[in-house]
Amino acid sequence: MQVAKVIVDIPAMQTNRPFDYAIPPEMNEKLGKGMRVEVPFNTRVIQGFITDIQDHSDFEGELKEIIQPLDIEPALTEELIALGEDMAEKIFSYRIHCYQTMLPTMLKAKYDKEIKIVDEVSEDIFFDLFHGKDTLSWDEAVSRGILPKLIELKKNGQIEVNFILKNQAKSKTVSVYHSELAMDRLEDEYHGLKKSAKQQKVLLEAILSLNGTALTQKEYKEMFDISPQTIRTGVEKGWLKLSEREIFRDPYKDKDFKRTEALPLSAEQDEAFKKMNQSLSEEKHEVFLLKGVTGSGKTEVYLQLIAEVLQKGKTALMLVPEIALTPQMVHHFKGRFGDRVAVMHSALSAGEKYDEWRKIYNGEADVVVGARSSIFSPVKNLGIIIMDEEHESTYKQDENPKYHARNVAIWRGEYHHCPVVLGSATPSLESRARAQKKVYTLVELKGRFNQRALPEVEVVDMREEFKANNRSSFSMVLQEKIADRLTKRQQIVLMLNRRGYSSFIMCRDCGFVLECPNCDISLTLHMDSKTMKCHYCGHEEAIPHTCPKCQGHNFRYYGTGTQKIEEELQGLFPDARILRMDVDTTRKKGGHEAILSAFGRGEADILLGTQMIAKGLDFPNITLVGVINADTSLGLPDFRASERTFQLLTQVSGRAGRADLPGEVIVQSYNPEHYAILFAQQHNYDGFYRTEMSLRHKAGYPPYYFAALISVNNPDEQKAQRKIHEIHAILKKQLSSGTIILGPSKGSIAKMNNRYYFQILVKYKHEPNLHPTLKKILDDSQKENARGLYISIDSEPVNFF
DNA sequence: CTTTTAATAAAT
DNA sequence: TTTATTAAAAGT
Repeated sequence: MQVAKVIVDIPAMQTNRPFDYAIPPEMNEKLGKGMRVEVPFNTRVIQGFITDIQDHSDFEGELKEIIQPLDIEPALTEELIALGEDMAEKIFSYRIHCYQTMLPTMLKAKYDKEIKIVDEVSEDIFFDLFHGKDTLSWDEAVSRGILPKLIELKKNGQIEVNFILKNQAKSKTVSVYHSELAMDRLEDEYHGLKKSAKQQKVLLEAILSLNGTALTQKEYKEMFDISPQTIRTGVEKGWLKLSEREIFRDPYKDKDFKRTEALPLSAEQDEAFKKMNQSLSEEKHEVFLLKGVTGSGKTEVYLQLIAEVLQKGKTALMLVPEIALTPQMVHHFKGRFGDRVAVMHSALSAGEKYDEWRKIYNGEADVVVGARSSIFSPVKNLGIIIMDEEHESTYKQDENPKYHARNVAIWRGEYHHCPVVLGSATPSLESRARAQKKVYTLVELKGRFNQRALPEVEVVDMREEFKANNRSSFSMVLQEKIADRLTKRQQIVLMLNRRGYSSFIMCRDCGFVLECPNCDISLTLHMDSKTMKCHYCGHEEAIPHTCPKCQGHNFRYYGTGTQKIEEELQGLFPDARILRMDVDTTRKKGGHEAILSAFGRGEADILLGTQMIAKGLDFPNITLVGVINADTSLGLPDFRASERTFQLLTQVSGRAGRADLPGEVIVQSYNPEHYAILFAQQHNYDGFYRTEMSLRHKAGYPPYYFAALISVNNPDEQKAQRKIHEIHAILKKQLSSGTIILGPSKGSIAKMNNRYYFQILVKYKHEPNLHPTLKKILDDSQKENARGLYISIDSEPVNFF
């Protein structure tokens, strides 16, 4: 008898292991590892993943049978099954969560409720409520408002409510026509035609030449100029048969990608290429840190490495921070490799994602370009994994499962014996330190393409501006430079560092600040909708006219949101054409790309936006980049604040002067002597690295220590606090003295969505006890979940809120 | 002693 | 996640 090991779709500690199921004889030999199946579990029918198939079971009770497979082919490869198992263990997650995140939404389990009559009911009920059928969908019952009437029936046991599993995966098909008749038979038909039947003659000629190939109506029209009406005649006469052809929704079908050829590499690029190509041809797993200044031509090196991989008949995985932000990346890859490229990112619809996924699965695409989650693409025979901008925090998922794409990339690289390339102009300290210790191989590109110099960066002390009575958000220097570029018809990019920063309103009379009723944070003013919004829970309310505390009418508007800056800028330069790019203006599908390409076409003089403009912007006419407030990100309660600021400034500086015009950067700051700002000004990564490393060393932070963040939340502040102290006591007892336990402290947002947050940060070097201890804490928390007490563990946290 | 409610173990 | 079982508390 065959037995399947199944991970069931219930995310809980007790179910986080395979359960054995008997494979019914008719499915024998047909089910495989990685397939999704429908299984009975406890009292319900749920989805599960087969992780293994064996010929016996150690389970002592009687095995239940698998109801049916939900796939014809496995959804997960053996590699992904193994990856999910390792990953769940490392990041304190459930295996089922890991498997679910590996798949496109369309393959994730959805359940419907159905009401079924199981015992005699009166005729009235049968016809009025159930419309003469014995089942009724839950949604319909809810929308018709008849649930109250069903309560009694349920009590009497006349009806029951069942969960049914929905398989949402639907491929799109088109109608195609082909012939199943033999050649000579068609020839006979051809000769038997009346003279007047010219169109039919054309059709038969076409059918003969197609030799059984199926075409759509559109294709018949295009290739042979045969109208749909003629095809219908063909079907009626039995020459043609209708069938369905599966098609892929191609999100880029309307776009034309100009084919590009490999560019000649500079000596430095070539050296880097050869170094990495070496481990490619040796099929050796090795992690490279490719550190190249902005504009050093990292992308071309990537492209040529991938070309090499394809040459060998292997596949490539290319990760970018958030591809929706970098349409130019897509152009690069589609341009070089055409249809062999599958693109995965959050802006695709569920159907489009599913189709791209299937393209990869079927081996019809051998290059995958995508954001974080595409690290789980079902590519077989991987030849290389490249992660661009490896320092970006978007590679870490901050919901469960809290994985870091970099770690997954390295795992897969090991599995496939292939190189992993981490590319960045400003590598994360973790990666840079690993290169130092020779865990990764450092490859550097120091020169810019065409020997172009890095732009001149000027730091403006905003305290001086304030003293000189300049109350505007723009320093005098920046205003002058903007005016200068406007007259020269050159383009300007202005960046507002809005991290941890927002506009709020305060009563001038009593100092009252409007806060979110659910979260411990002030509400942000949004001029487009004329409302006050909370960024954390979405709460929205009208802008108050009178102060709720003192009834005063004098509000002062604080902070500098992009909208407010835009107004100010427009006031200073009434004739300038300004494009604003922030969360509000880019929410719609394709919003980023629309704004960026409009700017690229020269439809605006100034592009004003938040950090998102720092990436994927590469237009030749930009000669001035201004950073309005460089240091708002420095004040955050996060040990990576300096690193983030440095990376951001370096990255945005790289946007200036990419073509024949030299670029200039103005950085406005209230801390102009801060080392992160100074090193960014000098384009001095190594200097920054050394300074920051010594600070991290003194303070005992990563990369010198590992870190784990344990966080607790509950609607009752007392309960949350009590629990975190309990955990603190356990950790104190279990962990060695060399380990540093910080906290308990309030979360950096102490209250969010009416829940209070408390956290502990554990810093350690060698702590074999930590993993089991944390696991135990998580296990024990299971029963408290029901009472709304949630514990979350984040190994190597990236964001501290 | 029965009924109601809360806690908890088990699910193949 | 859902449910069956058990234990404890409340009611009669």
